[in-house]
Amino acid sequence: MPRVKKQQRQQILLDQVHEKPFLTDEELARALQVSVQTIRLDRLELGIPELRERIRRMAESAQDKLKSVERKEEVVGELIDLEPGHSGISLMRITEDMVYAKSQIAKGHYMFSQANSLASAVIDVPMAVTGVANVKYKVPVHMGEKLVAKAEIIHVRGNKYFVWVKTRNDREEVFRAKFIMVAWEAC
Amino acid sequence: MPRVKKQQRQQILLDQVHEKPFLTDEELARALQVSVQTIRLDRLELGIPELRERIRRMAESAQDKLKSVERKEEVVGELIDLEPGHSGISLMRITEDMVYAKSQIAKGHYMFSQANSLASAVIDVPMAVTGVANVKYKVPVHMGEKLVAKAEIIHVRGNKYFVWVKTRNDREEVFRAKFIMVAWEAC
DNA sequence: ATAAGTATTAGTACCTGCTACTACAACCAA
DNA sequence: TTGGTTGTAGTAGCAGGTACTAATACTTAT
Repeated sequence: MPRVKKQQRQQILLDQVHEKPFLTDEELARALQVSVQTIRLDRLELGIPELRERIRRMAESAQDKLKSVERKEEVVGELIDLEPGHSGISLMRITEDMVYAKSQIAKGHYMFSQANSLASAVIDVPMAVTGVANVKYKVPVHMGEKLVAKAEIIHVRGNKYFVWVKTRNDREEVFRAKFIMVAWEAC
Repeated sequence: MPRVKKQQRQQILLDQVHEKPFLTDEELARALQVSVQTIRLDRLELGIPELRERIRRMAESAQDKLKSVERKEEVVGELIDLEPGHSGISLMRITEDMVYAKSQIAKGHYMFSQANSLASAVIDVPMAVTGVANVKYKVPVHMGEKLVAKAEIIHVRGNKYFVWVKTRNDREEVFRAKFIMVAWEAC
């Protein structure tokens, strides 16, 4: 890499640090063919923190994000009322990562996931799998909306449970689903 | 916190470091009411690296995990063939975090999500939302299985696209879905 | 009770990756 | 030529350690 003007160098520095945050000043100095002091001055001007600080911040923010992801994986939505074997209510807020970037409309499978995991929660058996789902999306759901899903078992035949789930935002019904859940014997 | 025996102290140390990895030796020493040297000896015995090393490892692993999560969020499954406006094939491997811990059977909404995002990929429009879904789970899917979903547009009426998705593992059909996707005008 | 062994504390030299500062040289532009 | 920008060099000091030596306190076995 040849030596370049200050402005250009600082731009490269920004890029480098953004791409590989684990580089020390010494390594950066070698990469940009300048002295360590120059790198330090550049960092000072650009407000780039030192290596350890960069790593610390990454670790912190990444930890937070991971935690929220883990929470999300478990049960989709928050169970706020449950009468096992009868009915249940779950609440879910549409966050940024659930919508299409362009349209800000929620991806369909989040509503499905909320309804499906609620359905498997209300039927009062140790294990169950989904057999059939009949789903209707009535109106598009946008970022920031709070969805309340209500599930009700309407019929049981043998090991099959017929569950209806209706999901509303604060104004209207946005989604409805009919599931047939199959209770599963431990092998 | 009162002083305790070595064994117990080391157990507490492990817990503390696990819970709050950002504690320095000095802070740990204060918390456990022993000298900094004792903490260092304990860390040595237990193979706990120093603060900076702990943070570095967190940052690294968290970054990797976040990347894989992000990849997962985008499109569920891997698009391996796509004829826009006509058909498409997607592949998904069932991993540990997709199954119920007890039964090792995949949660239904992963198959749904794969099918749904494939369906929205095959219809060749800038934006689309799911209108109706009709889903049948034929056999339970277990951890480690590779699922191949094939989608086909069978009918178009106005801005409504009728898409069938059939999903197989290496032996049989495990899932099938019929979607009505609605093309969405930019507002 | 006393010796042997374990657990703990104290202190020193050294390391990395810096910050903060001073001093000075090189360049380029008016 | 003069002056401002730009780049280098070097020093002192810091955090959070490692690695090591030495000394003290506490237990336990005999």
